Amino acid sequence: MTETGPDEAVPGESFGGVTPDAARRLLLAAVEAFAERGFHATTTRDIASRAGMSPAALYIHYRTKEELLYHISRVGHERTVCLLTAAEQSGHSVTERLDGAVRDFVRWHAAHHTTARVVQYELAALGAEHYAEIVTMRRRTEEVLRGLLADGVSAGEFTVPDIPGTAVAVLSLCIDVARWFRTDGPRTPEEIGALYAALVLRMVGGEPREADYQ
Amino acid sequence: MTETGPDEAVPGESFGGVTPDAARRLLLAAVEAFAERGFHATTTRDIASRAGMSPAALYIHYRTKEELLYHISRVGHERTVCLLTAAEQSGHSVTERLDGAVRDFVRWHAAHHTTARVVQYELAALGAEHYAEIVTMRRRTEEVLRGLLADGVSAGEFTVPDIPGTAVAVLSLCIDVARWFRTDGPRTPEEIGALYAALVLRMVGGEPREADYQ
DNA sequence: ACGAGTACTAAGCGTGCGCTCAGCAAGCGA
DNA sequence: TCGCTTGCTGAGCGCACGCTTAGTACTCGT
Repeated sequence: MTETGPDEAVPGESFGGVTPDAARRLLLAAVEAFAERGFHATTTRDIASRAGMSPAALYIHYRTKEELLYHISRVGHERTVCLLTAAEQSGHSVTERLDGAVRDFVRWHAAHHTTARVVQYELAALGAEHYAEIVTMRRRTEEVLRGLLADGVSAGEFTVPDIPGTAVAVLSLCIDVARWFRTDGPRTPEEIGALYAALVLRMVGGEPREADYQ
Repeated sequence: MTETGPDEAVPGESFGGVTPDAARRLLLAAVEAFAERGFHATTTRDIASRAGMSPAALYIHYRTKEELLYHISRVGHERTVCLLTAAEQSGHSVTERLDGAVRDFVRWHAAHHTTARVVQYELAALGAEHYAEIVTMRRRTEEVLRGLLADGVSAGEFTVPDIPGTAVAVLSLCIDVARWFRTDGPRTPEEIGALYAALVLRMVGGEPREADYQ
């Protein structure tokens, strides 16, 4: 489990299972290029040359440039939904569950900020059908968070007058980490995860564990 | 002052001073198109036809497509810096100043979400020189917010262990409103401004005015 | 040894892009 | 009345894009 290193040392962690090797290399090259320039400003020639191949090689493994984006988006969304549901189903108090959810979610967005940037900010370039599928997964993400907030209110641990609005705000906060995070910045993904978990617990009127929030 | 209406009723409010008329129409058309599809997916033909003109007309008023984006970005950033500094210099308590700053900033990003989306999320498409200029204005925004947090801590009204980190988080929260806000959604820009102001006051360990936080 | 299948490349097709240019109609001072 | 300026259009240049096609080297079962 090297996924929490200070750098994006294992950028393909989520794509490790993709075969054949050339298909994975193309996927990683696309992530890099899309994150750097955006989908529409990236050329298929750029992706192929980053993967050390000719432009035509791309079309052996993927039918279109959009399909590459779709694969990246799907794997990324599966990963984030997975992170959140895991935190939701861990057996501690609601405060600890929300703390863990935000911490892991933010840490992933920082550690894999290149992938996360594509996953979170290039949605609009998807085709209509793929877009609809991804939006469904995003709704699931929001539902998990709303459920956590509602549980916290029921348990008397949180005070949240507007649960849907607060859920959107919390997701905004966490997702946006992918936009501004730089590997050479002053904070590690762990530190940002801890900071954001504390901030979110304050937002929901919980009791932050001040030990973590120096 | 109709800028706070429920819809983006005055989308060109910030561009009202632009002359001649055709230049303003092109600017508004570009805002619409960039917000909808993104800079790179927008064609100059699209912009021109939205403004009711031929493609060549664009180049009478602007030297390149990028210059259109630069104008939009500049005016938008000037407006947001202006909003923040106005709130910073109002004469009330730090709590009220931060409350007002977040409220106005968020309200603008919701009410003018089309412009704000371009201003906040299409930066990467700017040329190197224009980009550098805009980044300077964004640094100013961050400084104002950091100043407010520091003042609040000095005055004993806030508890903020990590001022730079919290400032980034607050800005993320507010800016991201432009990404998800829909005019036909359940909330008005005022309501979102009030909700976010309350959430931010909680984040900084202040005393939210619960009357506003319904 | 050899034919089939796989993974790839060199070359390039057709399209639509950003942008240009010659020309025209309207407004206007002299 | 005339020539100059302003604001615009129709046509289109040159280029780079997404993607295709024909062909090649290599692997492998038999």
